[in-house]
Amino acid sequence: MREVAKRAGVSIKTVSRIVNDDAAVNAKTRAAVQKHLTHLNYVPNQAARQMRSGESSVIGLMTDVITTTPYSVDIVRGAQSALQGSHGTLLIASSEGDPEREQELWRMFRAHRVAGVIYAAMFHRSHDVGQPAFGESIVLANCYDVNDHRIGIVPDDEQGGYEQARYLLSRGHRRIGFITLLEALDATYLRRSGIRRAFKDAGVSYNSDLELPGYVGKWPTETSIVRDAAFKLLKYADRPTAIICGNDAVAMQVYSVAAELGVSIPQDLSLIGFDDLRLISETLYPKLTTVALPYFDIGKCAVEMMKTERKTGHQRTLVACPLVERNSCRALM
Amino acid sequence: MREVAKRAGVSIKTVSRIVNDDAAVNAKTRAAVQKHLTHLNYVPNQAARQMRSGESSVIGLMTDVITTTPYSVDIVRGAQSALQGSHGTLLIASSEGDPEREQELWRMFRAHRVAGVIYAAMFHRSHDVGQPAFGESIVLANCYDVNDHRIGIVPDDEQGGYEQARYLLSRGHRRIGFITLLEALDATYLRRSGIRRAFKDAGVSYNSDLELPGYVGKWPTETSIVRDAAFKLLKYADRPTAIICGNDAVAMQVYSVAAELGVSIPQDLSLIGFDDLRLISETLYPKLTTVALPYFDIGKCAVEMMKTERKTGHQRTLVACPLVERNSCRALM
DNA sequence: GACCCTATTGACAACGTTGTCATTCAATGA
DNA sequence: TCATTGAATGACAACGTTGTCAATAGGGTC
Repeated sequence: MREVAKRAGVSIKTVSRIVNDDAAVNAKTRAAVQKHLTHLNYVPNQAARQMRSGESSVIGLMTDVITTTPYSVDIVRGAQSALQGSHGTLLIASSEGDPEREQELWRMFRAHRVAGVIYAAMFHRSHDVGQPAFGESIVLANCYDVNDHRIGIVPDDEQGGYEQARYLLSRGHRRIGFITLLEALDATYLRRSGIRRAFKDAGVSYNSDLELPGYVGKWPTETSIVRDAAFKLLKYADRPTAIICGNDAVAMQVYSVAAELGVSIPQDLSLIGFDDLRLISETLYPKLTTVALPYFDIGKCAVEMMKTERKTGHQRTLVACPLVERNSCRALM
Repeated sequence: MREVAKRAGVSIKTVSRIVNDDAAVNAKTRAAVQKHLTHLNYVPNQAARQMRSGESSVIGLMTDVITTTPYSVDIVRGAQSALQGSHGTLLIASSEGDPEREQELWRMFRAHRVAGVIYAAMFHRSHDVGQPAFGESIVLANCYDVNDHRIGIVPDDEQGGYEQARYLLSRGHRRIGFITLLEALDATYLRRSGIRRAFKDAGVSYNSDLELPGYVGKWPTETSIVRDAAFKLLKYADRPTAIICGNDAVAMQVYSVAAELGVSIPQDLSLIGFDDLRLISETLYPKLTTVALPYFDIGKCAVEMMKTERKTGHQRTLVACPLVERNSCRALM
């Protein structure tokens, strides 16, 4: 900047004004300085700016073990997209589930004086942020504060479950199986509630004999018994015409069992998943109709909440889980 | 810091010395100041530090459309793990494949005076970084410079292909099918080379009639013909005893075809994949033996190369693709 | 001609940190 | 006793930017 000022024969401040589209600057001066700016390829120093203004354009993003559910990175993409244009950026780091490291990261974020922090979880759960001596705003993504003392953006699993059941019911299915996820997960509980509500709304009685657990044990060492459940359901004399799968991975396993038993999808059996992991839902044949986890929107929403926040009450914000229609469900007519 | 100095009754500089474990400071003074440091929860301002020293502890990470192959986020994790301890962090942003936005990001990285930039691609390919007027070091991850004028860290697909074939050959398979990926991809070419080399090394002649394309068209609008290929291979009178799959998604589709035809894995047919997308490889039944793409190591290596670089020649660094043995291959005895 | 107004520009300080150099003080050796 | 050393500490500048306020000049009004 100094260099530019020197070459253009103006003061450093005038250059600053031009860089910031500030106040009134003579058009001729502006043009002259501009030329040198582009010629020297000047880029303002964020560190200096921030020091001067005390404000930062950087938002911290802390994740836990994000790798487990691969598509949760979409939270990051969503956050980025919300930052577009506002020239903001993301400083990201992963705690890998280690509380000590998490403390370290809070310090790190403070050291960078980030404008706020988003804590993103890999699956819908509660989280205790604690009191990280951090003045800026904290928004939880894909998780919520144990005491709801902070803003949490979470998928509306209840509505998603409702969607699953409603879709099948509306297409004439009445005998509907359900293979659940691990009992301890929030998603399991919420989705089930949604499903039951859909049955009630449709005036169809819910047959809980057709609801089987897909996983047993304790997270994260649970074992899958999806195949057993699938075999059981598909071997009933009065076989269900459709199965609601706890998620896409469950659906994938049911596909395979169905193929082994010569049950064809969707002719003999309709399946609906949850999560919309494209890797699965678009690779299976036929492609899987499923309910999507709105990771992208969660990330986007988290950033937006951070911008607007201002302590507008500390509740959870639910993001809808849209149905993605593909080819695994048949209408019974 | 000023506040701490005031409270401890020392100069600002002394506090600085203590924070940086600098030179000689009287033990008593140190203890006294320390107390105030922790009490006020002091964290040094990175922006100021950086401005003073001109050095930054932040590395930029630019990705293209990272969402498509979900596990490529492991590059980010790897990069982070290499940064551990050195209190470095990642400033990340995604170009979403838009060259204009990419330019913008280079500016942004310059504005933050990052110590270097890692450009990470979602799949193994060449990339033209151009001349982004960026003084610091640039390392390509999962891609390489068109002219090899920059350091590129890429998976050793050739060796991975070799591994796939070697494994099956060593277990007695001789009649081995191969369903390839889209012809235009580097991975396709390299893996095929590796496979052929393995056959040669084993003294087995390579039967190219058993090699079928799994995809046709032009990326990224290709269409999958994996099922056709699988049906064809499995209906041969002299059916192959094993199939090498271009990647795990291909394997997944072959599983389903096999189930439909009553061909059981691994009794009647051995399958080996590529990529090790856990979502697939660990969910399929039986679990898929495959060759892993070392995303994590690529990210880690990229950061390490950046630290050591010093223009040690601009070639590609290959990272090995390890075999992950599970249950989809049978030994013929 | 004295006055004011506006448009344009520049001087200076400050943000929080650390490198450089100077200062103080006590202990050591001659 | 006095010069010399070394340990401990502080004053000050500088990094690149921008907010504040002052300065300059040209143009118009009375």
